[in-house]
Amino acid sequence: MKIDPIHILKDHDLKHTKQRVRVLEEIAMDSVAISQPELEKKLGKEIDRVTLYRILNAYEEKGILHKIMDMNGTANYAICSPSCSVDHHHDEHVHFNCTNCLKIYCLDVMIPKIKMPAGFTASTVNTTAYGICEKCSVLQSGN
Amino acid sequence: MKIDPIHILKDHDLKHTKQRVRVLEEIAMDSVAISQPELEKKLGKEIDRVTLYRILNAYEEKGILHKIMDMNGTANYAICSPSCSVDHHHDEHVHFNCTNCLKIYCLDVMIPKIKMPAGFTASTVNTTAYGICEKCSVLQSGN
DNA sequence: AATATAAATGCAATTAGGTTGCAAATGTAG
DNA sequence: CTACATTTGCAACCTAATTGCATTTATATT
Repeated sequence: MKIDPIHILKDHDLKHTKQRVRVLEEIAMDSVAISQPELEKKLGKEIDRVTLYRILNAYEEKGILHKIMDMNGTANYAICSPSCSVDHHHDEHVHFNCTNCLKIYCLDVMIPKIKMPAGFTASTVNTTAYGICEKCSVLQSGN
Repeated sequence: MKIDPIHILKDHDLKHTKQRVRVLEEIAMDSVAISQPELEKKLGKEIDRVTLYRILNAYEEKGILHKIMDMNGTANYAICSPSCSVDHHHDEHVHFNCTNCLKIYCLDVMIPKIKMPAGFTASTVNTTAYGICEKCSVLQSGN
């Protein structure tokens, strides 16, 4: 998946600034989701903390990123699929949160349909599996 | 479901203190999960903030409560089913997080089995549906 | 290219959630 | 009823996140 920050910004009516481009580049670099603290560590010299928060919020609202909370309540961000929009996030895939390295993966597994009890109307469903990821599993088995 | 705090504490090798009993009582009062901030508001005069955190952590570890993170990364707590233990939490039901009143419900709906990609081993799976709950739905329709 | 203007940024200060260390208070086994 | 381990409360601290405001920057228009 090729990422073109400038195009993405234009498509979502966001001004093209170097901070915004940097954030998108950084998040697009890795296939796994990246946490706010990690982003801050990487971009802290170039971008102010507050600006980073504001950019991430803007991206989430516009449907550019989706936000995944890990078990500690830390925000993690990943690039949305192209079909996401302001109105609806289509990140209806399962997330995998490694309890060892803490990385969050977007799996290519759809969330099964869930039937809601009478009276409850779900607009989004979120599924996160916790366990040991591919990489950590290899490392632990002493390979 | 009848809750007997004193019994629960004994069963889990926790000393019987009035703070611990109060926390259990408060959480058992409502059928929906209660957030840390709410608990603090209700019990803040009787119990120190730090003590509350420690009690909640102890309860989670012992399998008395399970912790559910909402979309803002706030911790919410609900009483576990009797089969929960230190080793394994059996809260494998779907949670419903109302985006209006922010309450979290434990639904009587099991989480479907999810097949993991090769290399990924899941020990727990968490599913949360976001939308409008029973009560808020009634209120909004002007009943 | 110059400029007006609306939006984005950086900074300082603040709020809130959560943790740590330690002395005093409390529960419980003998 | 005593001794001891545990729990509690307090003060201090850390990190995540937010707000208000002055300054800077992007861009549409001339």
